[in-house]
Amino acid sequence: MTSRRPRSEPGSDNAFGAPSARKRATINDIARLAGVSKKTVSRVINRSPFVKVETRDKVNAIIKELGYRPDPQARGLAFRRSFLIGMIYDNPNPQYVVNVQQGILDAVRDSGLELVVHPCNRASPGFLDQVQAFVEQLKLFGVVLTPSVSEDDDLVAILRDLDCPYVRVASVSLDDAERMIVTHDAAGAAEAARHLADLGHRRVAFISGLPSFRSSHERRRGFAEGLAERGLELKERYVVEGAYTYDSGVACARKLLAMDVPPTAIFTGNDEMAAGVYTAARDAGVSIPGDLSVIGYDDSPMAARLWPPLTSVRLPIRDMGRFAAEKLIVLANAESDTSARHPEVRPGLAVRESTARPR
Amino acid sequence: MTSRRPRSEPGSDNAFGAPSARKRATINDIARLAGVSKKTVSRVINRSPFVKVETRDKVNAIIKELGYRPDPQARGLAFRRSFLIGMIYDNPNPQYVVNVQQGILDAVRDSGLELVVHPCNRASPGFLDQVQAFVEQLKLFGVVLTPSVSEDDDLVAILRDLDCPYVRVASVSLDDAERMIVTHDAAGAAEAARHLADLGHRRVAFISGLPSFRSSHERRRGFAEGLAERGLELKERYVVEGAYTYDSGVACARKLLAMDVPPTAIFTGNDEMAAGVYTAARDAGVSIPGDLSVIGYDDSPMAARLWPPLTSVRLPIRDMGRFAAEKLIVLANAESDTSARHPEVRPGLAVRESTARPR
DNA sequence: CCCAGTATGGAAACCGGTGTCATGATGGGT
DNA sequence: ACCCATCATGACACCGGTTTCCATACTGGG
Repeated sequence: MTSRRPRSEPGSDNAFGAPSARKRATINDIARLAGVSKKTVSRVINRSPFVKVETRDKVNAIIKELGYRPDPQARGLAFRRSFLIGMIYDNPNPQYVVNVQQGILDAVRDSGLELVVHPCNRASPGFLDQVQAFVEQLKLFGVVLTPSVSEDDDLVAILRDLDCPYVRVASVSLDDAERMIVTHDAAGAAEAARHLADLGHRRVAFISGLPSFRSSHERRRGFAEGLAERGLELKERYVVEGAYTYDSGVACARKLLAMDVPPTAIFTGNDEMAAGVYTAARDAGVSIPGDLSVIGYDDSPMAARLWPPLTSVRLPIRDMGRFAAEKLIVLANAESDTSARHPEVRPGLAVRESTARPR
Repeated sequence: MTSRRPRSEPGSDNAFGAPSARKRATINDIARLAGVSKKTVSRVINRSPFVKVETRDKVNAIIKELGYRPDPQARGLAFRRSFLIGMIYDNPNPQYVVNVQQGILDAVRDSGLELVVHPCNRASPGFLDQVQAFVEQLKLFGVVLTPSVSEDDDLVAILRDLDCPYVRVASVSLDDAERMIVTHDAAGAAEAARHLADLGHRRVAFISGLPSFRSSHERRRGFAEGLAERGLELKERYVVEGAYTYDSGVACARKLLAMDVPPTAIFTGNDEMAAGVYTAARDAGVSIPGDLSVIGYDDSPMAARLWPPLTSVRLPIRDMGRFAAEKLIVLANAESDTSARHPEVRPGLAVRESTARPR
């Protein structure tokens, strides 16, 4: 033996193993059994109106009998488009991510669409190239973007360029209405503000998230507006910049609690930072809600487990995912049905025991 | 944002008489420009050894120059298999799900494989049919199963039948070693047991998860074994059956704390139930860790935010996902490389302030 | 220098669908 | 009765890859 190489080219000189054995019915089988051409079967599958009812029923009967389902890959190849929805996210909140995924899948149930996930990091080099490769390679049916990538205009420009339908989930409208799921963060923050004002708080503080997140500004703005509605003002000295992390929540709360005239209530940009406020308050001997009321944002599972249970702004995250996918389907089908419902996402306040009247 | 990419602008000079900037290059373009047949290009792509080095380099140069990437749909159609990995899960813990997803994607980075997620509900009618349709329809490259679906032998039988490679993540080995990521829940629970025993606890209790979850039994077994190592016994009366939920944690802890001789330490099947223990303890005026030590399982993000911070068994979840995908690739490629590393998942204990010596 | 044997490359079929266009059947208007 | 618009259907090329099968170039031994 001079060489270990087989003398003739083996069947699978590819990198991946052998395919499976059993055969599923194809469109040709259906056509043959129904006594029509494959094109007609294709028409039936795609609900073309140019098929006689009689023919359609016959074909459908055979399809049902054989349990035939068209091959998405072959269909996609011919359509120059896949039946995959991409979810691109960089949100560090697992609960958020999983619920949006669930919502998207709620919307596409039985439609033959599936969900491909693509976590990413906006700060990493080559981020845009990777996302472009992802979308272009898979010829995605459409893409759902969640914060904060949903705020990235360069990314959106790429999607436009690729002619890939997309829907953005964001705190405020950044695009055409049919491409947006707006979470109205300002409204949620305003509700928190009114709740505190109505309890009688006058000195209220805000711990913001990272300024690179649109939501940070929206929540601050809404909070200030909600206070203004009640004749109160969000004082500059009571606004501290956090980073959406627990540690930053601790640090910011320390600063606030160490002031000569500390606030009697703190609203934080998310629940993680609110948990940080709890820790700082405990360390400073400040009791919640006796000495300090706290409101978070997200109503994460943790909120109800903290002590005292945390009042927090709640979002219908799963619904948001569902709405996003529904809009995506409308976009991808180029349905110009402007009568389509435009369900609005409205944040609400989950009131728990971390808020009370000030002493 | 950061980098502006040189995507072919309308006016930019195109080195070649490149078709429209829109169209992506196909294998035919590569073949033509390289002066070879498409089959040769195909060989290069699939790393066939039957190509002259010279030819291969030339083809690769053109591929690189045009930024050509083969179309997964067309390739999949010919291969009778897609390049999608499915993740099937019914785990309600978002952190778990997201981290496994991340881990899988860590493993397939740059391999051209993508991840399709499929949450499901084992209790719903048609569950098996839906999963089968999912796998069969997409001709999945492979599937990763996490608890508790990973414990479903009917599901596994279907995957076998479909010749779909799969890897199961589970608390204990249920299959061939090359198809399993074992999380050794018993070992994690044993570590919790030893920790409590070493602190001096004698009356220790266990709140189990649902008996339909394998992990419930494993954690109980391991806990008992860990205690036995220290000459202690897990008394039947100190074992209560919960349901992996916060509410069940509260209820079970109430029962335990109301006993004539209550335990001085409680180990729970997950962190959610541990949070329930906190609530019950607070209601009963029992202080943690003064009167009661508590250990959870999962080390969820919440664990460190509770007060006192919860000692919990930690799993390298993201690594588990990565290992699973790596094994899947080995399986799918039918690599009989038995020398492949078999990294073991070992749970560890994140010791925090919820555990202390008993009074 | 001839020939067998092995590398290497190519034409054509194929994977399972869809698009384009032609054709036959139908039916209303004049 | 005839014409043309419309409906219903099919033949065939095509999407972008891989595989089958064969032709050719190259190699070394006798």
